[in-house]
Amino acid sequence: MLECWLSAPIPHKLRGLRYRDITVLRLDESLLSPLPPFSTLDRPQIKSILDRATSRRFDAGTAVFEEGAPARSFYLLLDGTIRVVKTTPDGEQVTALHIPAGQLFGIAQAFRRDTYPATAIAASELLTLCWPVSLWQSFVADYPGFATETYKTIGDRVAEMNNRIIEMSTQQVEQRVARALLRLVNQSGKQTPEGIEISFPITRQDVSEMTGTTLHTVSRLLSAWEKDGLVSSKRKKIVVCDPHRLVVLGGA
Amino acid sequence: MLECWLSAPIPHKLRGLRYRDITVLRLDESLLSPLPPFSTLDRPQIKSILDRATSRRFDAGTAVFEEGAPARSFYLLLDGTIRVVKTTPDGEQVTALHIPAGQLFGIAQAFRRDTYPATAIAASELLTLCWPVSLWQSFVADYPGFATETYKTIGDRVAEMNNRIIEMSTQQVEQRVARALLRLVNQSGKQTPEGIEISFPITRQDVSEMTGTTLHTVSRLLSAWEKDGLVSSKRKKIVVCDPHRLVVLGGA
DNA sequence: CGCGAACGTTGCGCAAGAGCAAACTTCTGA
DNA sequence: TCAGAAGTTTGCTCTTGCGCAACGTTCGCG
Repeated sequence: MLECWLSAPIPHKLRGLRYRDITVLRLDESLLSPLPPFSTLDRPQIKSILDRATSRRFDAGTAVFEEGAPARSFYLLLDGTIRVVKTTPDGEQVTALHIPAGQLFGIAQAFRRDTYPATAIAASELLTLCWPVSLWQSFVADYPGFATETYKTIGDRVAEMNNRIIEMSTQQVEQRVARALLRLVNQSGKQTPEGIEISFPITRQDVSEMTGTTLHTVSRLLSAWEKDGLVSSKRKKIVVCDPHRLVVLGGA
Repeated sequence: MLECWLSAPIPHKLRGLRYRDITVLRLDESLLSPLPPFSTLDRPQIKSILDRATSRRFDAGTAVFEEGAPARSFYLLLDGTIRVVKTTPDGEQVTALHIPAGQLFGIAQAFRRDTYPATAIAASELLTLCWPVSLWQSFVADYPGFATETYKTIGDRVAEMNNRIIEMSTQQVEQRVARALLRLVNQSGKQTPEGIEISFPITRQDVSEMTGTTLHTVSRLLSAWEKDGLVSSKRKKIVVCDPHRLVVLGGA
């Protein structure tokens, strides 16, 4: 799985291991250097950052942190996918965002917040690095480019939220679901013989929470699309077979 | 109008003037010092910031800048209200946000963007200060607290966008419109004998673009609410008479 | 003062999609 | 291996609120 985001080679001894087997993860500087927030730094700087990090893994479905909890740490997602979720007062869940491997998350500090604005759920098994918030200021101050790259990432996320708002305001359910699937395969799609597969387990319910609809409607849409050969889906798995026609469906 | 946001007294010679009458606006340091981005600065620092600013006014309905245009300046809204609008490929407009007087806007630099992500329309007559983007880095570097306060503001806006997404996903049109009105009166409400009035001209169409519905539906809702004594509306003007009952309508 | 444009209101019919219900399938763990 | 949990499918009904259309009202300008 590490191959997905890593351009640098993986240390041989990690290959094929499940993360649960790893007790002490020996992290190499080459893990971080290709990632945007650290790409401008030299090796001693990355070493110093790594030395202060702790690595943690999370089972699929568990929460890394909860909405409203005091923000004590910020994280780098080494592998897996995060689902950023908000819960309404009456218990409904809304998925705000998906975060792919290689990005920082839980960075409430960037907005000078002392609590997390949303819950981060592991959509699949996760491997993260984790630093105490107290280090944020020194990262920003000491590492040129760290702040810049971080705010670029945030800018992308804000743009994505903006798109969500526009879609919800102007598009039909069918178009929204089509676009949501396309966004997912773009962000974390894996090429397979049948098409591009969403690389983490995802249910109809999950898709409905991303698009502001019901699991029933999503199910009906996917069934129809499957009949048309647009997608192919199993339990908790969606493969987009014909991205182009899906773009047409989702397009204006 | 300046009274709305200014705690410091207004220079006598400005009082009662329409901005169009002002050719050279004599700006005083006390104008900026109560505003968050500048609140931590001393007077010489503020003077230096003011000296590099140009002041501009805009008629209601005109665009300060357009979505996608190169971000050459960033702005401070001295008076008036900005409507942040996105236009879809097929010409529909969606209002992403309203910005009240006293805030920075057009700050694409904060996300290292070189184009504006949305169009800024003057919802009412505007008075702004304006700096070239080239000064952004030096403001951030030279003035402690400037970046902090700016990112706090952005954090608030992101939180508001988040709320929009949640509302659009989970709430009925009636609740969304109720909440939109409440947000507007909280942000820029003016106390009047009948209730709290939205302090800038706003049409049914505007409200529909904020809530992802049609002007017809908004009109029907406002008519019904007017019959119930919840609101009172004229052409381009909405007064909330019973905020509490509106909260109940909008609340889960 | 009168015309036209912009803004607002209201009635009617219809379609999208939510809600409900029931059955089916796949997976998991004891 | 089997029971129950979790996920999915599908049919039916019913409401919301959109689209359309027509008309009314207010404003600004010549």
